[in-house]
Amino acid sequence: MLVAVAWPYANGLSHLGHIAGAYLPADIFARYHRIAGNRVLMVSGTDAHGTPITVLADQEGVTPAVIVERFNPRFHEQWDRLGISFDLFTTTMTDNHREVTWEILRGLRDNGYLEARTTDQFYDPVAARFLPDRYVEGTCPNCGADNARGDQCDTCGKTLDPVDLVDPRSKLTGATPEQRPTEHHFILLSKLQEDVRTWLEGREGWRNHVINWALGFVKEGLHDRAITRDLSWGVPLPPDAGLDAPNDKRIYVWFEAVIGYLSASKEWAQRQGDPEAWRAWWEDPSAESYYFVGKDNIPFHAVYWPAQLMGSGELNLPTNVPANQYVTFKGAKASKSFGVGRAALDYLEIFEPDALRYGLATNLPEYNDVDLTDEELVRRVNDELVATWGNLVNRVFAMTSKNLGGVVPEPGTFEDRDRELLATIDAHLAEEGALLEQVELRRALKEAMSGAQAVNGYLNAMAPWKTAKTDAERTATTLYVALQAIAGLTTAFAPFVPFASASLADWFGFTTPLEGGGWARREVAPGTQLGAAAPLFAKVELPDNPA
RNA sequence: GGCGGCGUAGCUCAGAGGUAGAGCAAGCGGCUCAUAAUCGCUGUGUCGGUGGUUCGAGUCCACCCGCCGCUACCA
Repeated sequence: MLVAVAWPYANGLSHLGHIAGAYLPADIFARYHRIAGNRVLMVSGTDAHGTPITVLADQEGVTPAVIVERFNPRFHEQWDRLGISFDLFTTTMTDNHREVTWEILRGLRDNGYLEARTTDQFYDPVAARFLPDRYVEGTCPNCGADNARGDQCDTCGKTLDPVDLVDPRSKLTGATPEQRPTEHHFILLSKLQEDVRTWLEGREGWRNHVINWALGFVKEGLHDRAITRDLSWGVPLPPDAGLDAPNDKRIYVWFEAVIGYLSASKEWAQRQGDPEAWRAWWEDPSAESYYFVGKDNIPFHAVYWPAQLMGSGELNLPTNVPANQYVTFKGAKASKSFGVGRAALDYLEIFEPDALRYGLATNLPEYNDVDLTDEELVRRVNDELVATWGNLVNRVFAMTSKNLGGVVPEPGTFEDRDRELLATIDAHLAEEGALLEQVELRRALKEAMSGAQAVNGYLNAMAPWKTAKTDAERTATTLYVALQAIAGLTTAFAPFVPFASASLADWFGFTTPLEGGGWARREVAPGTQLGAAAPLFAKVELPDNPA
């Protein structure tokens, strides 16, 4: 089970939208499969070569590598604190990534899917370099605005080709750019188009917006696309590239970044001391791969990356690309809200990690854009997570402590209601597991919460605080059953709120980890001394007057 | 402009041809073990609009309105 997660640019940490859109769903999915006993490899890293990094580096007067090296440790801290459990989070700046990129490139070339072509590109004679489209400005041929960029006019929104600009000028120096011929490798997507289309048409279980968009895109016809460009920052060309002036060119970031999933898998294998271990995820036909990305990334993961894989060799194609829509924040518009431009880590000053994860998980943008407010996050945490699940654990542990000295009792004879509750928990677990496999994470979480409600209902019906005065065996049986139910829900909640489930597993005295333990209710043996329980989650209070 | 997604209860969302659903919020009641927690009951809707197909349409078709995204050298 390969869990591939979109590569963030190395120029800043993640906002809640990124977390909810990709990292949290990927982590929930990965944690589920680890518990279920599947071999999971969850990888990502920072994208070192995107334009935003060079922009930031230029602003600070440092090299792009400095930016990447600054942010990568901070990403690691961010994942640790949020409980995002990567097996490897690397960067695209490694020697390994360069080698793997070259392998893919050579595979495409050897199979006849690569071609060198010469095109005219704008060149800044003062800066002595070729200009990316967005470094060219000029008058829009469509609406006449004089500040159009080479790739798009912000005034009228039209997509442009820089050569169509009237009075073009270089954004770097203001010089009038001239067109010069330059030679680049193109990937012949036109030759791969029918294979990609056939493959896409055979996909099952993909989200509507993903498969429809990808198929529509391919049916319009794929254009051959340059995979190199005239830049000094990026993955260099292989020595056998066969282009003129190879030292002035780099591999295009769109082509190289997605290869990171493969290079990260290989890097992970090397670090494990078993350099061939990556093959289990990329060559075994029974291995599955899921790519967690935002909807803006659909073309690169559902169309181009499969084309690159098909054209270069025999590696596994994506099993699914469960792309999410976007999360937006009403708070971002209302300046008083806590949500204004805050990074995910800022939220951890107010929310414990599990609480933030829960609030986001109940609002994942799986099918629609979701507009969140801080109040909605707080409501989810306080009214659902704390009130229903956290309080359930606390009330049962407290009763067990008070009446039974904190020891799991020997149950008496089961009644129907006892059997029914445990059957209900098992059913919710099974349904949740099925939903998790389909990447229906919101609905899966609802199953877990329904389980907690069922236990609360059971307790109200059995009223162990009353029977404690009259019937010790009945009380023991009720608490025994409730504890077994909670043990089952510990697993059910584990992918979503891993910190709390780890605490619970500890309180129950589980001797083996939840991971690999199987997606099932675990029995807690009578006589077990329970750990001292404290409330699992604290209620959240928004600051009255956030800065 | 073209393409795709979405528009269902106050809020967040399920439902995809056969008497409109869940959670939260609201109202009423029960309980008092528990983090003023919990459990039960109740109400709630021109299912974005218009027209059509059908015995029957949130559900299929056409057109329209609104929001979001993509439109190919940022990934």
